[in-house]
Amino acid sequence: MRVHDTLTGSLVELPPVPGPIGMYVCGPTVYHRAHIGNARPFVVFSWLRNWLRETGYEVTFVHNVTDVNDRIYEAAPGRSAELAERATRWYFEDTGDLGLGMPDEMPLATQSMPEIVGLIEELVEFGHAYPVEGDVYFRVARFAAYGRLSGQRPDQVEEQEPNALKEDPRDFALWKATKPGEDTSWDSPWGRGRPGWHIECSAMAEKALGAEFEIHGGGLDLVFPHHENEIAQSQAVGRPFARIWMHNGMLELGGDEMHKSLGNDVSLRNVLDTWGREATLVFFLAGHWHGPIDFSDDVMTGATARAEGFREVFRGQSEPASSGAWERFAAALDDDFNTPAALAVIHEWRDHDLLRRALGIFGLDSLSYIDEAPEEVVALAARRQVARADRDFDEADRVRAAIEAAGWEVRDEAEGFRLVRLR
RNA sequence: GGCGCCGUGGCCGAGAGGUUAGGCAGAGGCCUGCAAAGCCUCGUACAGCGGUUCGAGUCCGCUCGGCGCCUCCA
Repeated sequence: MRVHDTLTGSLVELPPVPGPIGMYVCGPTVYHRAHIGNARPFVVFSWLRNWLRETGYEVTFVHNVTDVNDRIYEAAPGRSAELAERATRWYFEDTGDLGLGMPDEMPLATQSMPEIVGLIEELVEFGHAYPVEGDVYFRVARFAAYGRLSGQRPDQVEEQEPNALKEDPRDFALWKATKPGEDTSWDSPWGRGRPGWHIECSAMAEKALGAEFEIHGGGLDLVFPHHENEIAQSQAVGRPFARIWMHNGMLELGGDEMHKSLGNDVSLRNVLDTWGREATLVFFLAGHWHGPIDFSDDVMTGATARAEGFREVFRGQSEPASSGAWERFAAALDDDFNTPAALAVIHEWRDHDLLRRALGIFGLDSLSYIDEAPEEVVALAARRQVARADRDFDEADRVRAAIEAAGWEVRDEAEGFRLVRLR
């Protein structure tokens, strides 16, 4: 299998089965309820984990939560801990409702302080970082490979707000002295404070996966500075860190109207409540993980119809797939995890077992569950059969309307009828 | 100003030098008491302009457009 790697800008081959493959995927900074875009990395990398396991890899999927950060302090002055805890719970709930299971580990920054402080100490010790008035900054100039991931040249990076404490405007904070109004802080050799934005990931990734691991993932917006800085922090003190960098594309919202309402309308919670988890997953499946995707009502309507199309296959007779069917499906996924191409392959399938297995990788085996109509609806359908036999079609149509009012569609078949739940 | 992702038919979306992607929507047909489902048929599209080539969505250059990042966003 090969995947697109940001570092080299090309497709790189994964090690042979069974790996092992350590996969660290940046999770949310918890200061609000996740929106549908935040769900993309969770979905993409959960699926990737499933597929890698399906093909025989030993995978450890680590997905962190950054629960201490400037944004959280700003969003809830004096009560950041409370907000972080609540938003973390939301994230667990909302991503949990996607039905893709949990990552193997979901470390919290606030519970990784010894590792964070230890890593900073090491950076200071080797001259890659310097403490100033309770802050500690990373010395960018000392790390020669800085900018390799993002293609940023240090001298071209936009001028920063002047910060008298920094030796160089490009330096970034590893540790920040606690400020008035901040309700959380931890002890450190530099005094009470809390970690800067990037260091927590370097520390948590190493704690969970070791100094070297296979895949680091996250949104494309994290390439710079977040991931660039993670590499600098870890490699400056000799950790090889991640071999492959996978960045999922951004989710875009069509029309300006949606832009304005960026908020509850497009919260993952709301999307799940409005469209259901299956359509939401099909929506993500229909776009290549690496490219941008547009979120809109039209697209979700299409995804709903597509999900229903699969359900329809399971209502029919299973027919054996042609030889090589699974191989074609696997080939699509093995080539940069091309889910739209894989989706096209399985659309041709009428083989229930094979289709269920393929959909299962994406958490969509539920599409194979056929709903059974309640007794009273079955009774109505039976009554309609009698009316039809008597050629009383007015009555038959009336009963059908009643069945539809109850949320079911009746289909006449060669012998008898079939009831299909309306969605 | 710099760095990066992307631009395919009504819509979504694969493909990366030469033979049908696929889905959704739509039209016609078969079937049906009427339907639904299913099946059959129907769309020559690759932002624009140059160039390379026997041949270009596919390679090169430029332009236009969307999106992301530039040290508090997945």
